Order: sequence, then C-alpha cells, then structure tokens
Amino acid sequence: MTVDGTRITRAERQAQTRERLVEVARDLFLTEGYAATPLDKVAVAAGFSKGAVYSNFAGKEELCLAVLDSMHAEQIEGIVEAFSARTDLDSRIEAFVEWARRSVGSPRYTALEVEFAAAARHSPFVARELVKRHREMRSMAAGLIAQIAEEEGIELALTPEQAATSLLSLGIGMGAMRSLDSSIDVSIFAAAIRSLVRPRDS
Amino acid sequence: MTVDGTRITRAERQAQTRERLVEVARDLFLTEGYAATPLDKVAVAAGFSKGAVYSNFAGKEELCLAVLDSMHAEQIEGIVEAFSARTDLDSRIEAFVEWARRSVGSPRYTALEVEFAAAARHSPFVARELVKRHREMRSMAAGLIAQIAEEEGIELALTPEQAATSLLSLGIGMGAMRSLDSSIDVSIFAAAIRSLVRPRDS
DNA sequence: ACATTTCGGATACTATCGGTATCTGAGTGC
DNA sequence: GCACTCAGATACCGATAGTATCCGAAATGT
Repeated sequence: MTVDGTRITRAERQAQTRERLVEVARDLFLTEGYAATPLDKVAVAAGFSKGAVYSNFAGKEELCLAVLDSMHAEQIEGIVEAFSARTDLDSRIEAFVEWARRSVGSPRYTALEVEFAAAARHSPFVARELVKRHREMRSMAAGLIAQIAEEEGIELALTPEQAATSLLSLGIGMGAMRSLDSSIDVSIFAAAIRSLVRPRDS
Repeated sequence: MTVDGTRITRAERQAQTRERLVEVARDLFLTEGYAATPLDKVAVAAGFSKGAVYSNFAGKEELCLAVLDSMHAEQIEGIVEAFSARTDLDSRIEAFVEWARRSVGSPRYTALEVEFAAAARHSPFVARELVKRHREMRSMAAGLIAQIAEEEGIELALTPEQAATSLLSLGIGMGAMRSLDSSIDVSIFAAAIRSLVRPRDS
C-alpha cells in the first residue's frame, strides 16, 4: 500500500466507472436518442472502450435501465417538491405545471423512456422492469393525489389510481408529441389536470 | 398482346406490389415491432426481394409512413362511426371507449406509431410527416368535439382544441403503457373523457 | 517481498441489417 | 421484331450490438 490516500480499491474503481458510464450515456441518449447512440460512442466519450460497458452492464438495454433509474430519482424528487412546497390546490397545480413545462418534453426524458419502451418491447426482461417502474410511479402519484384530496377536503371525480394513471398517460403522450412538435403547449396540461382532479360535481 | 384479359400493365403490377408490401409490412411491424423487423423479411414474406421495397419506397421509413397512413384511415373511420352512430353524450362516450378498448393498445397501432416516432426522430422529413398527421388527427378530433358540444348544448371546460390535444395525448400515453402492461384498464379512458369533456361548472 | 490468482477493461472478431450499385429480363413503343 | 425502359433481383458495403479472448494491475497467500 502506498503512502497517500489516493489508492483506491477495485470495487471503488468499478463503481466510478459505472457511474461515469451512466452519466455519459444519459447525456448522449437524451440528446441523440437511444437507438441512434452507438455503445462505442458512450464508452469512448466516458474515456473507456466497449469492454467497460459489457463488464458493468449485461448490454445496452441494462445500461439504459440504469440511466432511466437515475432520471426517475430526479423526477420523483421534482414532483414531490412541486406538490409539497405550496399548500393550496391552485398553486400546487401551478407548481406542478411549471415542473412539467421544464421536464415533460424539453429535456427529453419522456421521449427516451418511450423510445426505449418501444425498442425493447420484445425483451420480456426489460418489459417487466419498465412495468415495475411505471407501477411505482403510479402508486407514488396516486398516494400524492389522495393525500392532497384529503388535505384540501375535496372528493375527486376519479379514484386516485385512475387519476394517477390518467396523468401519467397524459404526461407520456404529451412528452412523446412534444418531442416531435414543440408547438404543443404544456399549459394544456394545467387545464387537463384541473379537469381530472376537479371535485365531483354534486 | 396475349389473348385473355389477365394481361396487366406495368403500372398496375407495381401498384399491386406496393399494396402487398404495405399490407405485409403492417402485419409484421404490428406484431414484431418496427425496428425488430428487417426489411428483407417484409420483402420475402410478400414474395419479393429487398429490391422491390427500394423501387417502391425511398427506404424503411417511407414504407412505415405508408403503413401508418393505412392505419389512420381505419382509425378515423372507427372514431367517426363511434361518435356519429349514437346521439346522446353517454352512449357516444361509451361507443368511443368500446372502440378504444379494441384499438388502443391491443393491436399495437399506438405502439408502432410511438416506436416509429422515437426511432425516426432524427429525420426532419419523417418528423414533419408525423407532425402533419398528428395535426390532422387533432383538428379532426377538435371538430368532432365542437360539433358534439354544440349538439348537446354544453359548454366545455376546455376548448375543443385543448380537449382534442388532451385526448390524443391520453390515447398515445395509454396505448404506449398498455402495450407493455396489459393490466391497465381502458375504462379509465371513459372516466378521463368524461372529466375532460365535462361542462364547465357553475 | 515475491509468486499466484482474479477480474476490470481492452482488442479482435462475428452476425445482422439498412442502404447502394449494378444487373437482368419481361413488357412497351416504334 | 427490335431497341429500350424500368420493376425487381443480386451482390456488395458500412455500421453496430454482442462475443471470445487477452492483458495487466490489484488482491491474496506464504
């Protein structure tokens, strides 16, 4: 063992490599697209060769799953924050729409997810993984909606699960459309949300 | 010129070839996916070789656009019929949801469209073509919604354009999700539609 | 401290697939 | 019936995901 502390264990090295690969892959997948980005390019941009990718991930698909996970974490954080910062329904929706404006379609999170889902549809493993993530997202959203409805004392026209599924679908669909046609205005999201979470008319 | 009438002009032959290619491509793209289906396979399954594809289409992308067009025609027909057959709002929505149950996600129209949109995002030409089709779809839907609102004498909480965009997004998003996770119930569509086209309160 | 083992990452190779260049033969017009 | 055209066939190229193999440095045992 050498004198200074710069010495690093193999596991740590590999963890760094993995992290760096995910980081670079995320950047390239988001800007160029999943299918359009060759594995080599990711590896080289991260300062490695393809071998590094294959000794850290089972293949391109698993690399992309890791990328999606890193994005999910941020998304959930953003959503929870948007909803919990404010207190009244309108400003909550406004904060959420503001988050959506930044996150749905512009940095193409959704486009990547959707492209990947479509491209990897044939792989049962990937399909299962994606479904798992969607269900987590959905129950998280449903919980949030239920909680807010409770706090605001309103009775929703849709069950929290239905509302969550609708919002998620809406987000995915709008993200997909906006990545092609940026003229679509996210503020429609606000209107749709208001409709979906509007209290039942008595 | 031979005696019987089975003789066919070159243009007619080519039209037949083109049609057959689209037909077979549609079938394969829907069942196997766009990226997962090699051009050769389409050509051979149709009884030709790759050369036939390239002398009828500029490439795989244009073949897929032709496939999408053939699907759009059917979709529009189905939607218009669902809405125009019945007269009162509820049974119209019901008919539409019934159409959606058959068409959104099961035969993977949406999955194909979404996969193609994602895969071909980098091509400005394809992007323009898809945007054109979406705008047509959207204004068709908006027109239908406006007409129905008029007939039913209700004032919508969203403008017809907004409602159309929302519904289209919802359809795309749900189609994409359902193609992965068939446990998602389309009946949520009914609830979401009712919310979105619900008359303004007060 | 030296030999041995392990394994993260590199290199070389294969298979697949979209696209291009070239060819061929049946159908067309003179 | 002869030269020509063009739909479709064939042969090839380049890109890229994945595999098989190799190398060298870090870990381990004595």
